[in-house]
Amino acid sequence: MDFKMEIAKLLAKAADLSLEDALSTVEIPANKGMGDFAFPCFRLAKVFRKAPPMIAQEIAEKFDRPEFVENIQVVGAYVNFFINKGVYAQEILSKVLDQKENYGKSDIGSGKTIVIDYSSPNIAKPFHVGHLRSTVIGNAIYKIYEELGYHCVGINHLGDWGTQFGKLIVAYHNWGTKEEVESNGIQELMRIYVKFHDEAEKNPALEDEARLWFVKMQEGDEEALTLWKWFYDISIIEFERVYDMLGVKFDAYTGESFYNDKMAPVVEELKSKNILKESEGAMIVDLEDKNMPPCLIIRKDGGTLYATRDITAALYRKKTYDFEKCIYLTALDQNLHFAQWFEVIHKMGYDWYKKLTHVPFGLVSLDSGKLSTRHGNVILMEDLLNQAIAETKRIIEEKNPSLADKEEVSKQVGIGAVIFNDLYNGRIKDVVFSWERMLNFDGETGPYVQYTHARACSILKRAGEVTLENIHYDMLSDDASLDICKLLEAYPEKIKDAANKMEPSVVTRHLVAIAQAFNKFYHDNPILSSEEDVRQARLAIVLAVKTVMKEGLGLLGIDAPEQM
RNA sequence: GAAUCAGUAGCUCAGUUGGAUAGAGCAACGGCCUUCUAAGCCGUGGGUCGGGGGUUCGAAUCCCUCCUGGUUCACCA
Repeated sequence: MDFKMEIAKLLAKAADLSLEDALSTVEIPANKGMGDFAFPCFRLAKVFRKAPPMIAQEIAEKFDRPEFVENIQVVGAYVNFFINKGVYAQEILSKVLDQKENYGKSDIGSGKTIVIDYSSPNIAKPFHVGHLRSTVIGNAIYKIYEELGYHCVGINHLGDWGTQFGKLIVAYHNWGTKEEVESNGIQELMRIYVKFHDEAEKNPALEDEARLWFVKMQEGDEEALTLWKWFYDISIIEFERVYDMLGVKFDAYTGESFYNDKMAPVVEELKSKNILKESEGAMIVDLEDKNMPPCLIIRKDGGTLYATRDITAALYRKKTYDFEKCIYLTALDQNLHFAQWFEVIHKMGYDWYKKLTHVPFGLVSLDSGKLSTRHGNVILMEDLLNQAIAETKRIIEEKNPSLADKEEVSKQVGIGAVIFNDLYNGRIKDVVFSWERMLNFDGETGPYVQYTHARACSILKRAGEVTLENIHYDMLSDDASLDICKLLEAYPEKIKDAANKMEPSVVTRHLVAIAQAFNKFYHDNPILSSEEDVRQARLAIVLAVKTVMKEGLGLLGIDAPEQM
């Protein structure tokens, strides 16, 4: 039963309103003392030509009170409804316990495909904290859409093509050795890349040489491509180590190089559709009518650009996946870039340009300034994760030294903390990386939610078999129990909300709210030592909370250990 | 200069399809472990919701305007 809907129906009758109006006006009061649902009557004043409190009074009198509504109070212009707690608890909890891990799932997306482009680091550069956001937000959005029945395609659009590989080849020829690269991997590639930039300042001819090597790559030169493939493979091995730790997977690793041979026809299409024009030696799509700077398609030296590859990739993805939506998770500073090339797709006459969605997030920086691989101002992802794991281990040694699976749990909690931290605030917020915040496991954090889940597991383990028949839900009349039920009821809506907004923090915050309510409940109510019918009813709450929290953490890509 | 995002407690942020006294966490201070995991719970202090106008019965939320900060603005991605 949908309580809000039921109340809205009866209100519509009592106040002679349309169901939509009634439904949109019914609200959940901020304060428990004001009931479980409320109906403000201000808006009806004009229609009824009466003072709102009088209208409230009349509606309350005419309202045909169903059994589940225990009490109705009129406070000023509000009609406040108090729900029978037992009926409410039964309705919500039995639903959760019946559907188990399927609670919150939906089929609204069935038959529809969502393409999500996320993570997308540059080859031959270390994976650092700057790549975390796109990776974990993308992963969470993937899982959230999947929960709603969508078919998702996760694409890692690797930065694996471009002049920087020409630079790397030149650098390798001048200052690199096979042995060093093989033993130190990306670190060594990074070292010679930085060296290249230092040297190029003194000797600009190196830049030309690098561009030449990139042209060779484009033309299929064997030596160039062999080196490129080698750098690529080394990078992927390191990236996958990080992805493994984060528990992130992709359906395709089609990076920029994948589109190398697919761009020419697209450029031809732009030409034939008369939207490509020459300007200052380059080929552009003019966007003055959209109040935007032009979108560069071909450089004056004939090279392709970021936008060229993105347009080509979009066409390819549309053809390959026929997506309902194609989501790009990148930093906010790329806003203009996406706005521009989405518009190019529009100008090409494809109305599915509306299905392209840039989902931006705020800038990550360090307290020592902007992230810069070249200047060494970075925190490597692996270092961060290892620190978080080490800190978790330290805490376990302190608080629960007899824990069985210390290594595994340290990983789950440490990495969970890092992911959770990133998914807790709205995407758009800029973040200044802070070790202190990252390694604080108190309060609204991943470990807090995981800990709450572990507590619930612990009780269930001690309780033995939990029978789900003939539960006396009317035993759950305390505020804490009711709060939990309200949060559990709202959970499926939160997932939809998170999907609509493409904002995992909606789920993250809801899980914290559930954890807070549960911890209060746990503190206030003895469970195992209670009388049989109370015990059983409370165990039902524990089981419901445990189930939802585990599933919810899973949506965020976070493990839920049973002990910690 | 233009575009864009942001501005809510000391700090980090929720709340922004308009609704009742603006909420959390961190930090500070004070309580609670012979009882189901204290990574917890309870309490105290802390606010011109950037400023000013406006719309409205009612504005952190909508409109206008100004201020501050971030980012982007032609051959990097």
